[in-house]
Amino acid sequence: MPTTIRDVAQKLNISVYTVSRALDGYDDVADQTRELVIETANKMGYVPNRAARQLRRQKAETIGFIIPSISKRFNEPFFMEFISGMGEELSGKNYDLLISNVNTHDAELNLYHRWVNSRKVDGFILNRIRKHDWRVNFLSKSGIPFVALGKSQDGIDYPFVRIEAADEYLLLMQHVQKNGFSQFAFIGGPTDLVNQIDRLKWFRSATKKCGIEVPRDRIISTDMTSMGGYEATSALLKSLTPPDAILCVNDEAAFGALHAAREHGLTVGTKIAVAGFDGIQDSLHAEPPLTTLDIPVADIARQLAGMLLELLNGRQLESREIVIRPALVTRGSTGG
Amino acid sequence: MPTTIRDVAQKLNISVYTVSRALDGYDDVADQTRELVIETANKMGYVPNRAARQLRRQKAETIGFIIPSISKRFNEPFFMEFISGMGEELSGKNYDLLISNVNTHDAELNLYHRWVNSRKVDGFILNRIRKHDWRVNFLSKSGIPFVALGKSQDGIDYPFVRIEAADEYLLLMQHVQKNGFSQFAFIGGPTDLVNQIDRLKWFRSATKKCGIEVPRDRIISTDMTSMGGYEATSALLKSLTPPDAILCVNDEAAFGALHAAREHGLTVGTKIAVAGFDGIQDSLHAEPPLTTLDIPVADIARQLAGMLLELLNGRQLESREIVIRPALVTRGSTGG
DNA sequence: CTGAAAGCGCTTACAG
DNA sequence: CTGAAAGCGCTTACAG
Repeated sequence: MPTTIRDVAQKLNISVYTVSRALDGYDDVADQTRELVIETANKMGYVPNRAARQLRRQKAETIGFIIPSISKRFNEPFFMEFISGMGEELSGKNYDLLISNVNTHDAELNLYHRWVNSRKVDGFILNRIRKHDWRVNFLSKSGIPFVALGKSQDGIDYPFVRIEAADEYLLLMQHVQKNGFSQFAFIGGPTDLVNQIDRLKWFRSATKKCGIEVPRDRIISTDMTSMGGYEATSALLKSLTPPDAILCVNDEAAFGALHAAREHGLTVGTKIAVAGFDGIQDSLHAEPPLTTLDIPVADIARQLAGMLLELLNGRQLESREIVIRPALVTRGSTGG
Repeated sequence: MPTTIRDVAQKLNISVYTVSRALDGYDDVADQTRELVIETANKMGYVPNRAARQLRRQKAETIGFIIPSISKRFNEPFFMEFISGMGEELSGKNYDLLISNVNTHDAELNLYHRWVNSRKVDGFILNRIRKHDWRVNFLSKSGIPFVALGKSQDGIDYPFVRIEAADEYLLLMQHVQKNGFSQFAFIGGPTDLVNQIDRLKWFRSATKKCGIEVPRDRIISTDMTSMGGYEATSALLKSLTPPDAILCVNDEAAFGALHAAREHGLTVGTKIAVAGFDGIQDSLHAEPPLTTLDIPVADIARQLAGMLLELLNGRQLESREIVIRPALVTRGSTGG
């Protein structure tokens, strides 16, 4: 049996109350007593029972993250970097991170419901926000705090981080154009994803500014996996008027695009340009190294976790909206 | 305030006990009553408070996984697939998965200690086992159940999955040899890692059987990241007698090796062969696609989670040792 | 088959 | 500055 607060109290012949207050650092305990308590507790290996504290305080000191069921094969490095960032921030503040993944929409719904109603977690961090997102609506209705990467259009006010890349997208396109490519295509994600909506918007506005025409069938929706990018690119390259510049909604899709282009015997960077978005680590080791709009994924996750903790502790947020701008990283895949 | 068991009981004018027993499916409640209880509870959105149940039952219904601090940048797809597998199995059984990552050894030690002593989790799943592994010793001493991918040599008995690939490594080497490569090198991981020890052993035994000599300086220890593989390969290729067949301890390191080889102007698959280990998804999209020994990572994680749940429920394990054999997947990186 | 009551290990208003 | 006691929301031996 692990040590309880009573064991510590008995050992020192003082009340449980005093031990509790001393360990929590309140100043209504004599300094001498406090030091003695802390020392003894450490020596005895006492750690408060989480369930008991949680039940009493009505707080779980745990944050939930459910990997969206959209991500079929969710081994995408993006999520790993995201989780890494959240985990770092939370464990530094003695909060835990509860993670789960689900394969179906129903299971996802069910899990949110369970975690909320069983008070397993104090708050949620969301990702891959959709234009209309039931998670946002559900959590808001449940009155449980949450933050997200991306703002849904449900008219619900919540703290979020968003990415603003209109200018950088223009830079990217000018760079690709300057290297001699002109027939652009956009390999996107599911059409109701905020990421997709934003990135396609930036793509379109950049084409307009560059005086580029993009036929409708050069804008494709995929599942944002490398396989999706591969298939979309294969299809594009088989058309009568294939593109020579493929901009992808994320790096994963771009990896698939690189693969498909090579398979068609095209030297990437010379005969065709490919670019991604996110700047995940492996983009550097692609062949050729992938041009991308680099966002600090782990850092964004860290900031989101930080915002949520502020919220949970009832502190005023400095800002309920944080804007991140990506950095254009030009590499071999667009001609260097 | 969320619905409690008392709310349900009051609504039906029956005792809390009956509600509790009915929901847990015991047969000391009349069928009619049980059905009524279940229906009402659902309608009211009742989910048992986890903290209360946990405190009473002295179980957390939560499994812990701490990403080893060895993994500097832990965005490795391997972990994502591993987490995915555990998560699937556990959430199907209504268990939760608590995940954390730490950057230093001290923080890791501290986290294990906290989770054990605060009863945050009922058991652990371990990964990246070392020859002598303090986690194995600590958990065993604490009396908390755990399972692992890999067996440490601490003389402690615990259920585990291990990989056996002596035969497959021989097949790999013969395949590479047949394609005209003969100057082998091995890019490994930290020397006390069980993975590294095993894989190097298989490498050595295969070289012996194939009658291949490998000079000492062709066996390199890295941190198993793509950067590590890149640097090791760059160094090897600059030597006076560069190798023409690089076998890597994992796919990540192999990605770096591919990159380095290309940078040296070597056509991989023709001038030099590269192979990995693990068979992560992206190995297919490497350039050229990577030859690898494919292990079903998510499936192994699922099995480990299943073993741990059996253990926690006091059931006898069918087997305390599960052996997995990888499948040799030959692709372009070794000449097809 | 059902109920009233104890207790899991904490935290915290209320007295002193 | 310290103590005795209540209560968070469950589960479960003990009666009936």
